[in-house]
Amino acid sequence: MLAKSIIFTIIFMPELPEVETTMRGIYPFLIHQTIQQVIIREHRLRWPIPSDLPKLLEQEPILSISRRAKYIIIQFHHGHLLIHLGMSGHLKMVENSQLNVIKHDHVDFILPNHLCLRFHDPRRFGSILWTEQTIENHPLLKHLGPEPLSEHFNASYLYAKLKNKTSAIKTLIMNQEIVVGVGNIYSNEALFSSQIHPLMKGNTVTLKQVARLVDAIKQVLNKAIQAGGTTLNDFKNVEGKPGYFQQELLIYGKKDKPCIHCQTPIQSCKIGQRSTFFCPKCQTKK
DNA sequence: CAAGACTCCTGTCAGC
DNA sequence: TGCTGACAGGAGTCTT
Repeated sequence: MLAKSIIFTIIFMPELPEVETTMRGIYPFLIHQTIQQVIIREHRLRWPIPSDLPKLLEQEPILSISRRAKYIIIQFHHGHLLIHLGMSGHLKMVENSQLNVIKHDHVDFILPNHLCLRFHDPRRFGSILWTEQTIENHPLLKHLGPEPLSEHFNASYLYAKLKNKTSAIKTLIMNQEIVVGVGNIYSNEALFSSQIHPLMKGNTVTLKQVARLVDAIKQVLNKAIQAGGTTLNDFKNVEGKPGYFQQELLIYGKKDKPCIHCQTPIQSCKIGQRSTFFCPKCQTKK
């Protein structure tokens, strides 16, 4: 019963590829549709959901759906809805929305034809915000760095950004003001792939290494988005549970397992309060 | 200013 | 079996 009513859902810890895939997944269901009703069951997300959101959105048509960093942006005539999935949030398309409400289904956006976009977030690190500002000037968006898959994110850009930084390179590539969308898991993977030690200071990484790193970041994200596309197809009319789109993680979570290149046991540590995994032999500090 | 610590929250899992 | 505590993580904010 439950499985049949869920048209589209993805369960993950959202990093950029997962948000992109979610955006593509909900797009055809939302574009040019009019919101019939907004049901808020739980206001307490990272920031409280504005209580006048139903009044603002009901009977309003959706003009566009896009993504900036890990925000999904839904545009209306009079403003934008910003949705961030935090780390446990996801969006699902549901039929017959009055049925099958489960724990942590916090918000429903009811659409025509008994369709419903539903926001589910157990840990409530996500957010749903409304703004009438232009999106570029929104305080949460205006300091964001370039999209990692855009041409603005390249070796010379990143090298310049790192030049005066003494923090660990891993912390820096996770800094959304430097480049958006690189979360903990993909930062581990990208550093492993480019053979850079995560503790290397930003200002000691060479241009050559930066070039490798930029390529690795693009590659790991692209691969995940492609896998996400596949997942998307599989998820039509099904209920599912991919873990990171079943993308093979080579380093993350592999403490004490042999490195795939040199068989040295993978080590772990904390950098900036985040779990970090690296091969002490392949990933150089120089 | 930069860097690092702290904070929000709940599901999961190890240990007793 | 049930309880307790540690842990995971995005990113804004606070402290150093």
